[in-house]
Amino acid sequence: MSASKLDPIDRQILAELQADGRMTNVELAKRVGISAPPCLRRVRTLEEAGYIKGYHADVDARSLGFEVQVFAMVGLQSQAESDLSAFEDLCRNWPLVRECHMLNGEVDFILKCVAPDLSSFQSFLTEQLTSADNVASVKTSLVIRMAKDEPGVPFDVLEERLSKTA
Amino acid sequence: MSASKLDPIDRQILAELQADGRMTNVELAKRVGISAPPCLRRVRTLEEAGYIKGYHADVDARSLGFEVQVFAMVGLQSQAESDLSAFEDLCRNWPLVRECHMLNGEVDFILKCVAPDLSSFQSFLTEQLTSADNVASVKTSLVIRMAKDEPGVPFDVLEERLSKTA
DNA sequence: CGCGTATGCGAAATAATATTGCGCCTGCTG
DNA sequence: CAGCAGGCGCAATATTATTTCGCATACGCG
Repeated sequence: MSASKLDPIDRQILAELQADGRMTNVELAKRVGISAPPCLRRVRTLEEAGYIKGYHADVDARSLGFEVQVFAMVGLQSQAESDLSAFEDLCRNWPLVRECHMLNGEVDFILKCVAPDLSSFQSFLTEQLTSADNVASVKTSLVIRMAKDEPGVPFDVLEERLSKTA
Repeated sequence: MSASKLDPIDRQILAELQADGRMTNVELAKRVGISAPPCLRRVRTLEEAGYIKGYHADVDARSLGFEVQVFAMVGLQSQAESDLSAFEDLCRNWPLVRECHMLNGEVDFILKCVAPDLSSFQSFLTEQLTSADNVASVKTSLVIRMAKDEPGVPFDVLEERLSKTA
């Protein structure tokens, strides 16, 4: 389950599909320098091995009326494992919460949330999040603007790293 | 440029492609209840109108040796627009920084970073981020575990909203 | 060395999908 | 109620995906 199991062609496939997930297999094969059938086999293998977890269209939230994005820092009263996972379950069921990460340090969780407008976020915040069981403190920050948003892996860093090892 | 320009079929297309960006057009057409050609036309239109910004394979960072994910809260000395965008340019050029959001409140920016291991993140932190021009303070939090990670738009919320308006 | 064996490639054939062209229906609008 | 615009589906064609096969290379082992 490590990058070392992959050859340069596999890594290039991952990089290309990360950049354009709808690329046709023939185009992909052309770019990585092999013919279509083995290319498709490699893609399937990468999918099955879990290197590729899925494919998603990147939908513009703002166009759809989700004008507001907020980060929420959440502290809990109890950090017992059962309480942590109870909170995580809550997050999974809140559609406005898109990401939930458990952190070290003072804050227990950071949530990335979206909402149509401020008032609907406010009501989520007060009626759901702050008043949820075991939640001790919530600090929120509105996203003013998004300067960079490139989910995924920096393949240039990866290649650099591997070339040093070799 | 609003959700109201879209009919229910368009929104369902967006939802389906957000869930599975590699779905074939015939499968998509079947799901949304129209035939393939108009379905494809709608997808193209949605792409050109910017509702769909792109397609990406979701690559598993951990499998590729990026074990560490960190949120960094950055405060700057000057919040003049030129200084803000200078910092954003820096972030865009740092491959370990995957997201950079400008916030309201005390902290100016939040960065989502990845790294192969703690020590390489530490060297990035000390040699690049903390020592960058105009950076006043950096507080970092390691991600212990990721409970939810569903980038995109909650279409169930959207539909609920639209049904109330109608 | 020399022989299986495994792995991965590519060519060719076939199946599925994407894409184009076109005529039909529907709902306005004058 | 004719004419027009928009959107659909059908049918034909072009691309692409997928399977099947045979060949080459590399490796382990007698």
